[in-house]
Amino acid sequence: MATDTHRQFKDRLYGQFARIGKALSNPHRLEILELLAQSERTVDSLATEIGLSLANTSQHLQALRQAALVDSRKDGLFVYYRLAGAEVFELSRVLRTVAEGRLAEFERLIREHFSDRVDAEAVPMTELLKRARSKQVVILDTRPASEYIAGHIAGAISVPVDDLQRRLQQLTKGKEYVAYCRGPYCVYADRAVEMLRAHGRRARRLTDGFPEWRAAGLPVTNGVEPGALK
Amino acid sequence: MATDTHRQFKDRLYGQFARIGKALSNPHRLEILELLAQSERTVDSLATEIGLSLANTSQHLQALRQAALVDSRKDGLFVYYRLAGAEVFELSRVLRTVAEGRLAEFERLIREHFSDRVDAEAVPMTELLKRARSKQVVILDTRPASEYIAGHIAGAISVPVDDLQRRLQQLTKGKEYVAYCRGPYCVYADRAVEMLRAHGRRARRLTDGFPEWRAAGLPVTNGVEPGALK
DNA sequence: CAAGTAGTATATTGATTACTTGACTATGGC
DNA sequence: GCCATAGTCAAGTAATCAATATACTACTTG
Repeated sequence: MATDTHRQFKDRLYGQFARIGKALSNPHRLEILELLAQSERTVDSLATEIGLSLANTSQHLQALRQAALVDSRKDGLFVYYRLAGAEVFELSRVLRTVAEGRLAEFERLIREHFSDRVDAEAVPMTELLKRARSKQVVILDTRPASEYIAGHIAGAISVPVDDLQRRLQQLTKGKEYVAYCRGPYCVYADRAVEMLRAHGRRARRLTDGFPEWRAAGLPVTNGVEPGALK
Repeated sequence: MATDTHRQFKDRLYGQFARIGKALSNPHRLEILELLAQSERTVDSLATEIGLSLANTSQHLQALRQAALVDSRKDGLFVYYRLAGAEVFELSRVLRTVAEGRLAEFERLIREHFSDRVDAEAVPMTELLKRARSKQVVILDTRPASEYIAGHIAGAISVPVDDLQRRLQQLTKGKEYVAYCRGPYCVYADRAVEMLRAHGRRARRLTDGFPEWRAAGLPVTNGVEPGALK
């Protein structure tokens, strides 16, 4: 009967959609996707950063690959995984937006953890873009250097948050600093702002992170900036 | 140690995101979301349409509510569920887009099932919008009447695909017909176009469905159109 | 080619999920 | 107040999932 065929088709159709949903149903896999939105990474470096075993990380990556959300390339001993496309970041961003807007518990968690973050002071992307040409504004990329090299906001200099302390004297007091990192819930930029202010610098964080900036089609660069500090 | 606190925060953060992902990880729940994108519905009507038991459907709806993707209201004996917001449709649409773009198997399934659908002939929303003012173009809503009443493309008339046969003579040959339904993978519009053409009418389907039209901010109406056919 | 490292495959464990069944609650009609 | 209907709840079962441990492959380096 025709309705049977139709049901069968629908089951297969939604079964395909659910493959994507299943890939998004695990916290660790979502964290992996956020890390891969910064730059491609090896299995081992993902495992270390997230705090999972190598085997477990590899399995999660297989799951993501079966949902076609990530691709990989092999280079010598290492297997580098990357997001399969810009839509994949878009997907995880929309998921995040829904969580932000709808989950009361999420709201509470954020308020609790970022009680000291003055959100009103965060710089939106549009504002930074306008003021980026000013020589007074210095954009700081507080992520690990490898992520900076893989891609960063045009004109930003790399100051991984762990190096900030010993590089403070290079960041003179006359300037105004805007720090960014991996995304709105990444704490690197918050820590950097805190440290800079403690040493008398004017500093604010960018509301969003690098992936959001790139997704908005704003200017990005990769490699090392010509005039970068060392 | 500080890193422990940080790990704990991240686990809770991604745990929250994963609540949304988990809700999207089941084919039946995705089908429910698509139906609710058309109009609010009772548990029973969802169960019947999808072919699940009442209890099972109720449980899926609980799962969706815990992820804050749906809301409900009680009216007499009936409990009506609806999408919790426009972002929820946006989410399921992006998920669909990713599946379309990335899953080879999905591609195959669609080609197999819609082998006869001439995609080149489907009308994009922009084109329909432009031509909608012409008295020559008649827009047909082929979904069940209740969904039409809950909201439809401005100016469309309700012709549920099951009623089309007996209402054919009301649809004169001189006009040009554009049929739409629930979305790009809904077959109602295809069936309507097929039937109309078999009876000598000029007919094409809209590429997308009503939820996409509404999400694009294009003109919609609810209730019954003033000049509608009966 | 031996040794070491990065990553994958497989088996096993306990936890979670989907679904069924039957009991239960809430509402409205008679 | 009694019955029927819509929906939820709770318990049980089979299937799936996440994680571990262990064995294995692939590649590099000496």
